Amino acid sequence: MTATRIREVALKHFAKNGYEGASLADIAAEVGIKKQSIYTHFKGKDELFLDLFEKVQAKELNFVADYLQRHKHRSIDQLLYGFLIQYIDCYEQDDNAKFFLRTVFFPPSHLYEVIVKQGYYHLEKLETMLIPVFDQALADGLITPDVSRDTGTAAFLAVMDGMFVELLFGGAELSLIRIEASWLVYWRGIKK
Amino acid sequence: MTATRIREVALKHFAKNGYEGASLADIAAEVGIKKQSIYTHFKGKDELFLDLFEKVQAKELNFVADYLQRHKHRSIDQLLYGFLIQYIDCYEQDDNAKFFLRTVFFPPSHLYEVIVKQGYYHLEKLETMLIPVFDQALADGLITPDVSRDTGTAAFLAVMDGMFVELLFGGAELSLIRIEASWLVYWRGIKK
DNA sequence: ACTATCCTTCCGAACGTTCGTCAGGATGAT
DNA sequence: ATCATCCTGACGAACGTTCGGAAGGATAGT
Repeated sequence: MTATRIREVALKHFAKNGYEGASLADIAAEVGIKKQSIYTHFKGKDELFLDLFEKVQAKELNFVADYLQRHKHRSIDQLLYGFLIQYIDCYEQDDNAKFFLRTVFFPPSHLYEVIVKQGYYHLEKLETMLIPVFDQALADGLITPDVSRDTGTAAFLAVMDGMFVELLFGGAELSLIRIEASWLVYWRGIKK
Repeated sequence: MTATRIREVALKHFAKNGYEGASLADIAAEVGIKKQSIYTHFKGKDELFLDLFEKVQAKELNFVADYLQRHKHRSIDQLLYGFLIQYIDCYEQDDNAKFFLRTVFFPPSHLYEVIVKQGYYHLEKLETMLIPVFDQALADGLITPDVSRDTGTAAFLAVMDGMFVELLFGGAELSLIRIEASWLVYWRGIKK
């Protein structure tokens, strides 16, 4: 299917060069077609971009949900730390996270409203998934009551953001060092 | 001076729309001149962009250095927490941080090498300035010896990154909430 | 089996617009 | 008279987009 090929290549280009920096001509060239042919599969640049954004966001949320479901038996420290590590491993290879973060942080101005709205939805979903984990850990007495579930969740999301930044900027190796440090301090900060 | 006016406006446009998304015509229009007149003051778009990048980076480093110098008498917790808070206040008014972060995380491809190199230099400088703070605090017995100076520094830089992300995405209000949470956990994690 | 029809996919050519850039001239202050 | 500054005008290149038509496969009618 040519449409999926276009999607693959476009994701790469959008992740690397952003919306304005990516050109349909370049994308088409790498697919092996002319840029006009893209219009057979998509109404235009915006539709292609938003189609990708939608799919990638769903993928990101699924990744988190799947992980939490698969490892829900783990203790909270193993669960959260493992999550960070797995994220680094998983998102070194493909451009999903890079595209998503770039789009959410710096959306093309004419799509600002749509994307920021989705960004908040994303954040909300993440919180919704994480809060029960902290509730459970608090109930089990694994983390200190001095840190509320909301505080623990917010701080963990901040740790995640720090990891994203390092992934974007320094790559997987540097991220790992930074995450080790962040996690050590974070866990000391919330454990009983 | 027109050159500084151009710089001001260009900074705003680059921060908001990125290198590719910002056009010299728009910048000139807001300054109140024609786009060709920019060439009286700058060789071209790249020179303008890199000139800004250079100045902004110096400003960012000066901000940190100044703050640490001015408040070196403070205890480490007041010093670091105050730094985070001040950054949020400062960030709102000008586009320096936004431009800098956007450029460092997602540089225009044809300037990739220059900018990434400067990015690493920036990180290195930040570490160099923070490590003595942790050394002192360790010597004073204010933070636990279980967290090395390198770990404490790395984790604090991660807290900063988390703050940047939130500043970019959610604005100052959300950042404040996130920072409160991050700092509470962080300080619990490193204090004696 | 043959033909006519339709649909999908792709491309050549061109559209209008915007981009960054360059050359040359007008203006005004020193 | 020199100089800096800003202008008009124009340049080629790239952008996203549209249109018309060519090629091929599948389908239906005879």
